[in-house]
Amino acid sequence: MATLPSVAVLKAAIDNPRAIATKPRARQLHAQILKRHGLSAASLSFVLSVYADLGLLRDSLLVFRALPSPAPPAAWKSVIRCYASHGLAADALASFSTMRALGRRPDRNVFPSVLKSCASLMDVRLGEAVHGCAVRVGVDGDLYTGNALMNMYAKFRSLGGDRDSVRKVFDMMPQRDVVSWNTVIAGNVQSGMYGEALAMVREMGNANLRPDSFTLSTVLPIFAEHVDVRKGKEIHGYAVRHGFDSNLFIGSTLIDMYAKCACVADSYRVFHMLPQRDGISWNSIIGACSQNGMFDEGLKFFRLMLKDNVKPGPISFSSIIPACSHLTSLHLGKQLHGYIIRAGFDDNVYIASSLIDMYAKCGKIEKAKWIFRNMELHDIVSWTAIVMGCALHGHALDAIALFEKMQMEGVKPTYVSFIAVLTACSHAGLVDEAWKYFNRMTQEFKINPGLEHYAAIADLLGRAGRLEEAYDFICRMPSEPPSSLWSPLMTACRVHKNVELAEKVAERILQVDPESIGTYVQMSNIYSAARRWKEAAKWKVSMKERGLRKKPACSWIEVRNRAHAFLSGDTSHPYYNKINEALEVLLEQMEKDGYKPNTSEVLHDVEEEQKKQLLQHHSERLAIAFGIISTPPGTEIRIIKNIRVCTDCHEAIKFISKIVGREIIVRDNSRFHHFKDGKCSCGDYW
DNA sequence: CTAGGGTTAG
Repeated sequence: MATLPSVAVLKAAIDNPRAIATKPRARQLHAQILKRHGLSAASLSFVLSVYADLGLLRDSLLVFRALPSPAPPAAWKSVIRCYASHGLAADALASFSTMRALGRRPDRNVFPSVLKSCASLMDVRLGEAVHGCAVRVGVDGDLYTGNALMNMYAKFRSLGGDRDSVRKVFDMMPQRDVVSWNTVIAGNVQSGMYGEALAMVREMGNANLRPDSFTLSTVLPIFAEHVDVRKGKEIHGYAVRHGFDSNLFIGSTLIDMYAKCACVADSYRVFHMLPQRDGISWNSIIGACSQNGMFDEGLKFFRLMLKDNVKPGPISFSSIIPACSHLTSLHLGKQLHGYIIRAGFDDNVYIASSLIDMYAKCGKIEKAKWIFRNMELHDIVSWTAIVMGCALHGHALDAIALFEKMQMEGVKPTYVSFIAVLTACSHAGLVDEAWKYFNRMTQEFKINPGLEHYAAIADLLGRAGRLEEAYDFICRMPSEPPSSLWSPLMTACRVHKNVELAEKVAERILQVDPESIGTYVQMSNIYSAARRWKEAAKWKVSMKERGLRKKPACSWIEVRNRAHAFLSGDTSHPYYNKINEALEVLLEQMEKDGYKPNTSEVLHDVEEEQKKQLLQHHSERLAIAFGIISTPPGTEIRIIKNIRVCTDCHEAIKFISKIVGREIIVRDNSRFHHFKDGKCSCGDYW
């Protein structure tokens, strides 16, 4: 009779991955052993361990079922490990309990995978029971078992379990290795105990253990969160010195850390240094761009990832969709949405929230609402995204109703979600509602109001014409108000024609931001409107003296998947002649309908006829005229403008919408205006 | 037995 290959020989063959670590080789071995030794428990058990080590679940189970019951402990161990490594925690645990029911004594090799399964199911009671079992069997001093125990208790901590269990296990372990330390450190990071975590990194040196790649990638996110590039760079240096900088895990944490510290250039450097990249490296660099407002660059990396044959996963999409929102690229957003649906990622909350935001920002509020309604679970971010979307489109009552419904469904409002409701109130002139929410935020929810909340209230008071109140409110802020808070009030002063307050506001703005071009322009316009030409001229002159030049307003429109941009008074577009013709025809109609150009707010030093021409060539009108002549009748026209639509254009677009019988959607810096049948969704509320 | 990347912000 042929002899069984010695266990040592076979083990050596297995440990050498080039020799055996393939499915066909395992099958070959399986056949050989069966041929020579038949179906003995020992030989089957050995074959099983080979399959299990290769992670071949199906083959492992086939062999296991061929074993006479009760199977030997080694066979149980193999099956349980194989289940656990496939994420089949429930099956792993079921096997473990069957094994014990059949009177098989578990050895130290089973406990790590069993404990891991308890951890992944977050089954505290079972985990503790298994711990007890390990103690009774006398293997709780085993290194791997101890490490698995600490890992499990660290995961349980998020359920509010015993905070000291990890430490207790750690202290009682007869020996510890790097994994032990890394596990405790990771546990501390997960629980937000950053100080503890870093202290332990230093302490492990005393135990003669050097931090390895696991330690570094665990600890780096701390500096990302604390925005501490100096410490992050130290770790980076350590990684380079130890040759860890080509490690993909370290690479992605470094890219992310630098991005969160606003050092995207360093993120780039790390990314380009990587010897190879996986999906996560790509996601990190895409996220780095997105998070720092470099949306075009983010899209560039996304395309490079596809070119590199790396399949984008859910995280890739949730990082890149915001780029479409900010670039208001509906075309691209829709394409990505299509991909998301085909890949089956549309049930992911992160992706759904970013899609809601994207559609809302691209003018498709109904589509945003549709996505929201069709989500199975709403988290705080998706609620906030839809409330903000409604706010942006002036659907204030919807926004408030949703905000209330959110709380009825047990979701607690946050800092950001209060910005969203307050914005909704602000865009609809709901002063009392806004105060109610502002007070509830501070008193009931103990949220410290930030700049954005102050901005919403100040903007609202200004729009409502309660200018003095707004001024006092801003002055009462606990910190020095930045110019971004004063600017909307300046606009409000112009709209509500309060020259004196405008002067005071201008002074405050120029204190913090002497280069504020907008302030000079607005002041000049405000005085013009009040027919105080001298002062108007004075502001213009002092602007010139400072070498400040007004930046032209810009509007753009997507037609057949291409963006067309128009500057005020721009004649360079290839279709300029046609656009101008269309505008003239429109103007004739508009005036017949009763439109009177309101030239009071601008440029007193030009002829009346010329003023009309200038108004008629404001960027949004050029874009709209282009939209009318280049898209099918009846379809909506969507325009994005980089500053607020002027009062006269607002009036004019109402006429245009009626004359051409089309819905015209204009988004300015702060909100959408839907013009239809001669009316605007904002109800002319400024 | 231990490790990396994500959504909302007038």
